[in-house]
Amino acid sequence: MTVNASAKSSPSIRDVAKLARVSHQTVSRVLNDHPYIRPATRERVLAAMAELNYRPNRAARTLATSRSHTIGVLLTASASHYGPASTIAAVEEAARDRGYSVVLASPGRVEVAEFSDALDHLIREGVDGIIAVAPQIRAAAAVAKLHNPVPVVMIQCDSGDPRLSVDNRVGGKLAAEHLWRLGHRRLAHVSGPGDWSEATARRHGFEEALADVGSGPVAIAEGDWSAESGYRAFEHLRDSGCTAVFCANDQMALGLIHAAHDDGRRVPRDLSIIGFDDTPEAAHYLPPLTTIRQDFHMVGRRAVDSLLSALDGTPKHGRSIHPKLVVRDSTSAPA
Amino acid sequence: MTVNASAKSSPSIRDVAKLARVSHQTVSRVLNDHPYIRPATRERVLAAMAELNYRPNRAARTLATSRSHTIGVLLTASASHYGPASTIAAVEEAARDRGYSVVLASPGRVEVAEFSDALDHLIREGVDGIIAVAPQIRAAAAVAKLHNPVPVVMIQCDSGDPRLSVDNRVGGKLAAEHLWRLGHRRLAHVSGPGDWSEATARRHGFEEALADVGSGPVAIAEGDWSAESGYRAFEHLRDSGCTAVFCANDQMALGLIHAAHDDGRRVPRDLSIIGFDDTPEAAHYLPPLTTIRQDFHMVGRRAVDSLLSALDGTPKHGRSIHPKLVVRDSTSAPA
DNA sequence: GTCACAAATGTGACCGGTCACATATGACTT
DNA sequence: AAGTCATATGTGACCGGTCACATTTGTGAC
Repeated sequence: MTVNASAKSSPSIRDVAKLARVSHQTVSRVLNDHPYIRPATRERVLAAMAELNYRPNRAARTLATSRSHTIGVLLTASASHYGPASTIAAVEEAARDRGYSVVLASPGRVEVAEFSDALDHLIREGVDGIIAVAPQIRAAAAVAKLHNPVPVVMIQCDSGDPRLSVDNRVGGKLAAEHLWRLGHRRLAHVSGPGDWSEATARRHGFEEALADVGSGPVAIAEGDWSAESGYRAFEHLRDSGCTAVFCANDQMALGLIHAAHDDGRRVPRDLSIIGFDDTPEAAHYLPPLTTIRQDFHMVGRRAVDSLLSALDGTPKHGRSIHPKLVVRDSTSAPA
Repeated sequence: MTVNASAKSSPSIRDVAKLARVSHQTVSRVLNDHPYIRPATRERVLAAMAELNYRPNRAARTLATSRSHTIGVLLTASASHYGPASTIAAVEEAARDRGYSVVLASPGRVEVAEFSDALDHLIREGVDGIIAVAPQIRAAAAVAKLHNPVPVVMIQCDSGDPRLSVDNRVGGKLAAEHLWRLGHRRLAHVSGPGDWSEATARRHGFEEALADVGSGPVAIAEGDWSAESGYRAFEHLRDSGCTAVFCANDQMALGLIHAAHDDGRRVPRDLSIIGFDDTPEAAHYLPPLTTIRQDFHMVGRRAVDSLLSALDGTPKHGRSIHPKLVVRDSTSAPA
């Protein structure tokens, strides 16, 4: 008397084969949509699968094919920032559509060591490819240096591939042009951290646009993306005589508005402020924030496309993603 | 003439064994810190591993042990909300510390079908356990109904386990008590969506605290967590004669402040407003927001603890997580 | 009738670990 | 010297898929 196999762990391809009275290989073929299966046979196999509640074992397939159908996402400490969070949601969705799973790794701090640990973790995990949300220049460099056994796509780091990142330079330009057109001539900037490529791209775009009209920023303060740092940045701008400020993200703009307010200046009457990102809250700041909108969701989808096509060897093309100016009440003509 | 194995794919445990002149099993023992390995032997094996740049193959181990050392995280559409985003970062960190990987699945919409798809995806993936960030009551019910072959821990859904969720009821109480103590007697509430358990818990805590002093809310409006919905909620409160409002999260509080301002009311002079969460931006709203702080990070760590101990069969205990009142400028005594 | 060839299915090895079990070595009794 | 036991290592099967190859069946051409 043998113990019923189904009483033990989950059924295997052989159990299904036995029930459908075919060979295990035929079951495998049904599983993989191979041609040359008689419809009647396929039916029998499918029925057997259903009856046994069969679920293919990913590990076994991975072992045999050495393709895990898994992509790793490397996420820096900024996980709770609005941008990255919405990007990875898009990544997961796009990946699952294509039959891929997403495994996560988030290095605690922005240290090269932590970074390579996290990468290593993903590679050990057997991912087929990696999407690195590596907005810090150092981080991107670290990733690029480690020569990885799998393809790596870097996003939010102005990686050179214009499809994979909102064009931050253009965004900076839009901000400068908007303020200039309103009549402002003394413009300041609160930038993101110097080692974030998005921050430098936004800044450069801003400076270039000013240079084009023969001007330049009267002051630049560096923040760390947080509202708190935007608040503190005001110190550095107070005596610059600026009438308008471009903040590299919405949170810092919020902090700056707060500081300006504490200093007795009204926005936009005494000081125009423009942000970047267009977070869902920006429309409800006081005053509602003029900002540059970017499409994080698109970035995530594009990243998956790009990675999977690198895996399949079928290169894909697409246009770069342009940010958009959204005018609200925090900017106006100077008094 | 045989092709050098190293030229092909990555080295296996047998390659290491050959180089170290031991059996493959000995290598396996070194890998798993088994006792009864002579130090000299261990050295030789480790050296061989280093030389070959050996990396254990997770799929093979998973296949042999039927433990994937992977936990799935089920994340609802709310991924870009501040809370969930910081929670999963904590989950990943805690999991990696324990040698587990995290795979993600985020159902696009809050539909039972999408939910069970996502769960199924994770189970197929071979996860050892699942952490479901399932704040919607419907979602939680859906997860609970599907009888899963692996343990599932639900967080942010007041699952009954007080260790795994900030005590939202207490948070609601704190808000009510703060406003009452300031002298407010006509209190309103902007709640989260009715089918989120956190929303109802906050609301109930608020109502209970008022009932304790023989009162009750003069108006309740339901929002969807967004600042936009907070703005719209003002409509429903305008004529209630309320002097203070408890908003179920900071974003809605922001929207409400905006609406109040548009209606010519000053905060807190004409209307006190208190939020919930203490997002990093809340301190920089105008006025800076009084709110209830909760520790998302802790929730994430606890969830992993709880899941892994369920897997190991070693139950863990811990105190429930209490939220904290943070007083800023958006609340004051009524005029 | 048989040969050729496509369609449909079966056979056993293999991926890279772990498991259960067998075996070899040394130290310590008796 | 033989027996016992802990220590240290080796052997081959196995997990559940896929792969390369072999085999059987059906169909039309000659």
